[in-house]
Amino acid sequence: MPDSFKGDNTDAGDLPVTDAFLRRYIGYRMKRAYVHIHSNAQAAIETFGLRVTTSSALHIIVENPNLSQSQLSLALSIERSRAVLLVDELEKLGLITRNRVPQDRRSYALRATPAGEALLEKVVESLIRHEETLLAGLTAAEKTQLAGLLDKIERRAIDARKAGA
Amino acid sequence: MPDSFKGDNTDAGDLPVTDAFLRRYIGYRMKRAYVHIHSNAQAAIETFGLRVTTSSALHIIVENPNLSQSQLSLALSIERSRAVLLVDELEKLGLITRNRVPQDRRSYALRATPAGEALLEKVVESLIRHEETLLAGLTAAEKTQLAGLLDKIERRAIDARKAGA
DNA sequence: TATTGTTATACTCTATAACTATA
DNA sequence: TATAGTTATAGAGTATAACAATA
Repeated sequence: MPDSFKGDNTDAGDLPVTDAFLRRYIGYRMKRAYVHIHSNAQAAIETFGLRVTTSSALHIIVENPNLSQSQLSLALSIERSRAVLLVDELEKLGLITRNRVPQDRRSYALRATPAGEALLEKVVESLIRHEETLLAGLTAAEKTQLAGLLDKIERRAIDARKAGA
Repeated sequence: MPDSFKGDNTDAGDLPVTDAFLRRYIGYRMKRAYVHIHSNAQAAIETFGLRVTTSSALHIIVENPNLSQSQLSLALSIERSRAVLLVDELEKLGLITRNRVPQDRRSYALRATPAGEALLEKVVESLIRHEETLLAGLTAAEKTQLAGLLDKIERRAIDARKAGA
């Protein structure tokens, strides 16, 4: 525990409340930044009747035509049971289709419909614009730096988990 | 939509599934990095019978003795109704106490017990060690940079919301 | 036996509204 | 009337286990 402890402040009534202890963790700062990034993206996406999660699934399906639900789960690091619901939703919206695979009748080949591809185009445009606005305080170099640092954290975490397992 | 579209891949069967479309968003990369940071912190904290959220509340309460539940909510950017449950949990564990305030009998003054302060010391130590390990791939300069960029994003988002409201 | 998709359950976090007791 | 705390409810995300169909 740091020795910057305040004494027993019996009258903290309306003193400003600080979070310096928590600011020592990068994770805390990332959570606080991410909350804003997420709600910013959510706002952009819900204009089109989707949420961040369903939009992400649509991104992956458009990019990887004929992938299976298991592959979708892996790509998004979600459970297969969760993928079922996301695919259900996108299918009901007419944005993707589930297609039986003759070679392996257990799995589906997921494909976006023309409507799905068209909608994704609009979503992408809106998302990029929204993120550019939100991150307008960062230079291009800073954004590249940030992306690189985040990737490095993710890669190292994955490697560490593999080594541990 | 980028023109890097793949053709109709009728046999995507076991091709690697990519997420390049999503990697264009800093938010996506941040989410992926944060998932690991969060579970790393969770693992450190649950050794002591807490979760990330309750641990955060304990941090704030130890740092700001006699704060109210409303102040706690503000500090953590959570709803007051959520703070009730976190405080309930910490109180049941004997880590903090709710104390009536004579000047305003509506509110409580939250204070950590000696047990709460002692436990937080151990939690902090473990959290710092865990985060250092997870972020061992980053130099000290990179960590400082990352923290600064995250703060900048948060501050700008808050300012933008204020300006918009 | 193992895998794909599915259903069901439970837990956490979030968001909202309504209520009480105080002010 | 406004605020502090509380209760209740609903939605979203996550984690887990079990099951049917297929491999």
